Amino acid sequence: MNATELTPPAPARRSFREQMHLAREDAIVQAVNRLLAEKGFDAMTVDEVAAEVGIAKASLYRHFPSKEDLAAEAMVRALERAQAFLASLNPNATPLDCLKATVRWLLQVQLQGEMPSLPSANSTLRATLMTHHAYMDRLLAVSEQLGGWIQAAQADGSLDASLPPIVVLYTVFARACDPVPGFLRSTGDFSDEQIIELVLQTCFHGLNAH
Amino acid sequence: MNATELTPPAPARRSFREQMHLAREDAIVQAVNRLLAEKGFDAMTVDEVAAEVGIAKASLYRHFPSKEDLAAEAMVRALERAQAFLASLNPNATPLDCLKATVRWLLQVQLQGEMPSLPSANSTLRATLMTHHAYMDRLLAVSEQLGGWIQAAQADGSLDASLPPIVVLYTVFARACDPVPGFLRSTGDFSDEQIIELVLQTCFHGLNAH
DNA sequence: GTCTATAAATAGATAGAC
DNA sequence: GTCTATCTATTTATAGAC
Repeated sequence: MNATELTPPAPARRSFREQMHLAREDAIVQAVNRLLAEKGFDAMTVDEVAAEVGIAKASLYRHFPSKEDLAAEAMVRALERAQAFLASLNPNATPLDCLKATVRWLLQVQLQGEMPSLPSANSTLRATLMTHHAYMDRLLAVSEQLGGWIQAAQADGSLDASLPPIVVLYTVFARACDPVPGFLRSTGDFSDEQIIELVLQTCFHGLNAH
Repeated sequence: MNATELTPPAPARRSFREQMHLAREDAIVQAVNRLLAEKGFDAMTVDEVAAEVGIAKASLYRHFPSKEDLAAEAMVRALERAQAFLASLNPNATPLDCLKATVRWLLQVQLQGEMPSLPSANSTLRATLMTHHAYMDRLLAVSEQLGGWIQAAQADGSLDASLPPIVVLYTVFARACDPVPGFLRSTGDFSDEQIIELVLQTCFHGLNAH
């Protein structure tokens, strides 16, 4: 959400064809996002994506060169959603509150089945991601925003200052693929709101009595 | 580790053929265990398993009826290792210390690349597991052992008593597939021992200052 | 740009000789 | 029981007509 995006250059009206093209790509990425959240990269097939969008597989490959790029684009959108959320936070909130709000948001999106998750093992996928500039840029931006809050929260004494900031950052990120919310939901004993509060509690306060 | 296993019935000497059979099955399960830890169920192929064991794929299918059963057997062995570890703990240790030791052990095994992990999504795999009695029995036994410590630790005031025990149980289990240790290792900034202590810290004390 | 049709490779699983 | 060879289905990806 910067000035450039809010005030596009003069001849901004996109042609009808361009709009259709973007709308279709958006539908594709949404389908990929949902399938990545539901079954993960390895179990997701390109046929499923095409079927869900309602187009032929060959048409899909006109938009994206490979399954890996499809996943990368879904991650870019997810990071953009994250960036939009981070930007929407009250600038006067404490750094700790911003971090808690971020974790709460990650858990919400995950429970809604809209958090794409990629295997950290797959090497060809990692290669695609590492060279995908749009992805790397947004990942860096999100990391730096969170990193700033982490350091500020450690400085103001609200966050454990003995933890290396990178440990805190990864612990926050990991809530996006935490299996605990899903397990708790499958027991049927908790509402989504309760699950989120419980996981938030264990994340920031730990299991110990205090 | 019960008396039945320690004192087998009289004609206990297994035939040479039986021993070879068991040794081969053990080699198979070990290979599956390693591959499940390395790349997960979906990315693991039966061809890879056969190649790693050094036998033909058809021979492998003489031992196990399907890829799902292969994974289930690997999980059984992993649970047996867990049971053996739990049984080895000092009976005089506090419940909280037992839980911490368990988490430490889970992280160690995971960092050694010996913790098989299965997708919670795959439905055919879940069906196989749910009807696999050896698996379900051991899972229940481990859960009950940990559940006992959790309730005791909450009773003696060392564990947060406001958390439902199931939340604590799942939070402990989840350390077996926590991506944070792997991420921290990939930075190259920490030894495995440091990683384990840091994750233990965040697990039991949380991110907050205290 | 979208489609149908099809490659090319790989997956899980089995047949049948030894 | 192990092997080679093969089956059948599925997967990623492309060719080529419209």
